[in-house]
Amino acid sequence: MAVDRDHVLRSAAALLTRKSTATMDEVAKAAGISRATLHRQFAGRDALVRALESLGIAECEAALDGARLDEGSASDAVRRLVREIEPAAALLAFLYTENQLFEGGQQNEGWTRIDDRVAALFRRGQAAGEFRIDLTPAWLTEALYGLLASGAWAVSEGRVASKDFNFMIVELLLGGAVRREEP
Amino acid sequence: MAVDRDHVLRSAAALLTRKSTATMDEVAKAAGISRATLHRQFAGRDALVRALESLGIAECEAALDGARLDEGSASDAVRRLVREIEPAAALLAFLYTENQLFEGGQQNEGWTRIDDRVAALFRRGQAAGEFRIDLTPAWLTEALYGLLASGAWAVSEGRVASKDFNFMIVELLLGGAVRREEP
DNA sequence: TCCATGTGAGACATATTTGTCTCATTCGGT
DNA sequence: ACCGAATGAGACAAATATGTCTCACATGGA
Repeated sequence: MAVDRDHVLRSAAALLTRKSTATMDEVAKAAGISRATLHRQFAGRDALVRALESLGIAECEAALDGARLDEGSASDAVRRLVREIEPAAALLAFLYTENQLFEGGQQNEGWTRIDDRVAALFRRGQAAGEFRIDLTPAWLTEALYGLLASGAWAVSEGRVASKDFNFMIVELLLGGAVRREEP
Repeated sequence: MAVDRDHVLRSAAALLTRKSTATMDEVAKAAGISRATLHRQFAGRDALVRALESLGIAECEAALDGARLDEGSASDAVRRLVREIEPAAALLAFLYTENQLFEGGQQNEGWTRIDDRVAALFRRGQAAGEFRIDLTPAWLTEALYGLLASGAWAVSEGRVASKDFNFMIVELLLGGAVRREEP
C-alpha cells in the first residue's frame, strides 16, 4: 500500500518537463494518487523539486559510474555515458531548465561534482589528442547537457525516434554535422 | 513619455530567462516601470508572453533573411545564421523552454516556418554532399536550437565568454568534438 | 502658463494555489 | 475475518498573483 515514491517522482518529472507550471494537483493526478497523499510524501512543491533534483543527481552519478569514464578512448567513454544517461534524460531536461534551483545563489554541490567529472572526461580526450583543444571542456560539458535536453524534448515531441536518441546525440557531439572524408 | 515597448520586452525576456516564474510586478520593476503601466501595455501575463513570442519569431526571421541561407556553402550559411541570431539568443532560449506555449496543441505557425527554413538549409548541405546524411535535418535543427539555448545560458552564467559564443556553437555543431586529421 | 495625456502608487476584489485538517474507506498483514 | 495503517475526497484558511480601479503627480506641447 505504500506509495511508490520512485513512480511518483518519475511521473512528476515527465509532467513537469512538459508543463513546468503544473500544480500539485496535476502532479498528483499524473501519478495516479491524491493531492493529500502527494503532500504526505513531499512537504510541498519545493520539497518535490528538491527530491527530483536529488534523484537526477543520483542517476547522473550512477550513469557516470556505469560509463567507466577512465577506460578506453574518450570517444567510447562519451558513447557509454550517453547510453547510460538516456533513461534519465527527460528528468535531466527538466532540471536543466529549472533554473530556479540556482536562485538561492548556491547550487547543489552534486552538480559541481558531476560537471567536474564530465569536464575531466573531455579534458582527458584533449590531452590524448583525441578531442580538439579549441573547444573548452566547460563548453563541451554544457553542450552535452543541452543536446541531452534537446534530444529528450525532440523525442517527447515525436520529432526524433526514441531509438535514434543515442546515435543523434553522440554523433553530433563527437562528429558534428560536416561530412568527413573517408579515412 | 511613451513607454519604450521594445525595452520592456527585452527586459522581460532577460528576467524571464533567468526566472521563468517572475511575477508581473518583478517584470515591471525590471523594466523600470510600474505594474500599472506594464498592464496598460500588455493586457496580462499571457499577452506579454505572446508579445515575446512574436518578437522572437520576428527576430528569427530577420536573422534568417540576413543570413542569406541560399548563398555559398551550407557551412558558411550556418555560420552567418548563428552570427545573425546571436543577439536574440537569450530571448530564444526563454521561448525554447517556455513549452507552455504549445500547451494549446497548436503552436504559432511562425515557428513552423522557421523550422522549415532551417531544416531546408541542412537539407541543402546534405544534398551538396557537405553535411552527413545520417543525421536528420529535423534533428540538426533541434540541435541548433539546443546549442543556442545552452550557449546563451552558459554565457549568462559566466561559464563561457560572450565573445566565444559564435565560435563555440558553430564549431561544435559543424565539426564536433573529435579532432580532425590535417587535410 | 495651462491643459491633456501618460505614469506611479496603492487600494481592492477575485482567482488560483497551497498547506492543513477531518473523516470515511480500502488495503494488507496477522 | 479482523485490525491497524495508509489512502482518497473534500472542506477550510492563508498566501500569492492577477486584473481593475482611483487619484495625485509630472511631463510635454499648445
